[in-house]
Amino acid sequence: MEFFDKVGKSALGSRLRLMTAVVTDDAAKIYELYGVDFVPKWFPVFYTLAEEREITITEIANEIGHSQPSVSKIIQEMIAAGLIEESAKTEDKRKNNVVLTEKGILISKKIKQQLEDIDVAIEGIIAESKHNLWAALEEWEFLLEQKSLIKRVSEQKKKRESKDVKIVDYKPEYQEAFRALNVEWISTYFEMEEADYKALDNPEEYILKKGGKILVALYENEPVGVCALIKMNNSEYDFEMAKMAVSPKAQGKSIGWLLGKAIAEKAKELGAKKIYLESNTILKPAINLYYKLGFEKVFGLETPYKRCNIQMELVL
Amino acid sequence: MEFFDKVGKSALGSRLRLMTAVVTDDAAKIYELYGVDFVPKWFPVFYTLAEEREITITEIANEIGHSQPSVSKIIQEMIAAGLIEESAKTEDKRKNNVVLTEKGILISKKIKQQLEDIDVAIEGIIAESKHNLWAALEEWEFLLEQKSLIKRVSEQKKKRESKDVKIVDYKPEYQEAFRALNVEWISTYFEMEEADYKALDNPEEYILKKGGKILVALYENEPVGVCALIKMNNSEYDFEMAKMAVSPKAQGKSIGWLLGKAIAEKAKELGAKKIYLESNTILKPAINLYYKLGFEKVFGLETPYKRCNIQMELVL
DNA sequence: ATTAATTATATAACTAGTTATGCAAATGTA
DNA sequence: TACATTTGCATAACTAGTTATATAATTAAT
Repeated sequence: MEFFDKVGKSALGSRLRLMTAVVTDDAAKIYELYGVDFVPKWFPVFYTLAEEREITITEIANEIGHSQPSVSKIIQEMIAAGLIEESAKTEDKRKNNVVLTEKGILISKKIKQQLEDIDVAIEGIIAESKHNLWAALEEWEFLLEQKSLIKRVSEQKKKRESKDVKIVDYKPEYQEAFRALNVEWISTYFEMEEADYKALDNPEEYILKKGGKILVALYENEPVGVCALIKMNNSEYDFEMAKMAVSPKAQGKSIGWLLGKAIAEKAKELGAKKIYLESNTILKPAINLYYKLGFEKVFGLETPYKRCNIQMELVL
Repeated sequence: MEFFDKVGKSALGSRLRLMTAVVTDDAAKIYELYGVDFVPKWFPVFYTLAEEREITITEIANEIGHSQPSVSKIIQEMIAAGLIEESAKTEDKRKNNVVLTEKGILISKKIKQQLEDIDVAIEGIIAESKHNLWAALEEWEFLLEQKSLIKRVSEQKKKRESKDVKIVDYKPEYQEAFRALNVEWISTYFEMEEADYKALDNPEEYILKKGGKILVALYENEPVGVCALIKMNNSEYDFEMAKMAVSPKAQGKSIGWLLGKAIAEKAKELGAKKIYLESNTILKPAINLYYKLGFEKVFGLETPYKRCNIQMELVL
């Protein structure tokens, strides 16, 4: 299939589907070849029954990796075909235990040789090929169990996008974004306070002129995240990290992390030994981020903000 | 999936189906993650259109390995979603050429980054694993194209069963089978003749006592094939191979081949240089077998049989 | 120039699975 | 002991494909 060479690995699903169709189509013909009156889709259920003697529908479904309704339907078909029967002698009346009939046992014997032939044929293909499909499927089952494809793709997305994020110094043109991004989250969770308006309306005067810093995260040249380093007086800390905000539209790009790291770096450059922050525990993702950045809880400082119920510090 | 360890390679179809489901389920989530309003099953069609600019439904189906009705339905859905449109400017009015709309082109650009991320994620899994699933699928596509699974299984069946066939010397207890197997095919295609009755009713006298041989093929201890080596007098040949018959129930076990080989071997043992046979060209499988055994056409000998329209010899 | 065969597509009916849901039996809990 | 929750199964409705078939347009053949 030339198509797959062009399209790349993202068509893996399609490629698998086609191979599945090729293999299962031939499976039907194989039963015919051996003169067995049997439908391929019955096989996993039938095999389990032949092994286990007596088992419930839900147990079968779990064993073979089908949904319960799928097994339910297959069981009904096989009962109609006379291969299995309900065994009734269970106490739990919800359960529908099934066993092979005489005819079923006969077919299971008849089928044995066929399965061996198929096994040999497939082993033959594996021997002819450089890459072992059977072993590869086993490995993939394990690896995707460990970490699903969607998880892996989303990690790759994050990694790539965070490369496209630039952290730059504040410029007057970013004042609007600095204000809007902060107002957005503050007014969602709390109420805007006096101290907020001062800093957000006039960052030059209230933050920069006092010796603080503001960093802006740009994605595709748009400001999508901001964070300030505010000079503290009469305190064991030189700076407070505050007014961190990331646009919800730009989530999943590790922008908070990148801003936090950059702010800590900047504080170090400015000679700080420790930085301080205030937050609220209802902001769970934020608190998580602070822990990841290395902040730890502290107690007892005074704060002008009502919304503060947790205080943290980062030793640089 | 423990099930697959127990059940063996014959469950390859089931295993493939499960892996396909795992991968395609995540594919849907991936489109969601990237905020693209897109159904995974559209992808192969969409990709082809994005590459080829303008192409008919049947061409797409062939390219991506789907059936034409499948593509037909997908096209309809994508038209409804506004991603593609009919391009009308074809002369052949049967054809329904389709192209991407503006919106489609936009999405194709949007999707590009996503495909790259998936590619990287899958490459990551491949790098983590010892057995390359992608490469294995490619190899299997090639190998099954060369020789299908059903062909391989049927060859294995034949091989195994021919091992269970024993070629033994004639004993009086096989007279009935010798007669019945021959009467079956002769009376199906021709009419029994005088010479047939003589040899079949009294093989001891008409074949063995005159220095001929009869071999019997046993499968599960039942006589399922017979073949005679008849002494010829006043001829360049020492023996004629005749009365070869195989039960239709025992077909596909190479019994004709095994009998023919054994008869030739026996003739050699008896000092013959060439053996001769008579047949009729309407018996195509038989003629094919004779060629495979090394017989070649000859002309001009006299024969007592009306049904003979081809004569052959094998140089030993 | 007809007629027959082929081609391109659409539609219907089927297949082998899925998820969602409802019901009855069994189990847990106050 | 009564009520809520959980479990096991069946059924309905859906999905992503298939094969079979009908129809119209085109091409080939007499």
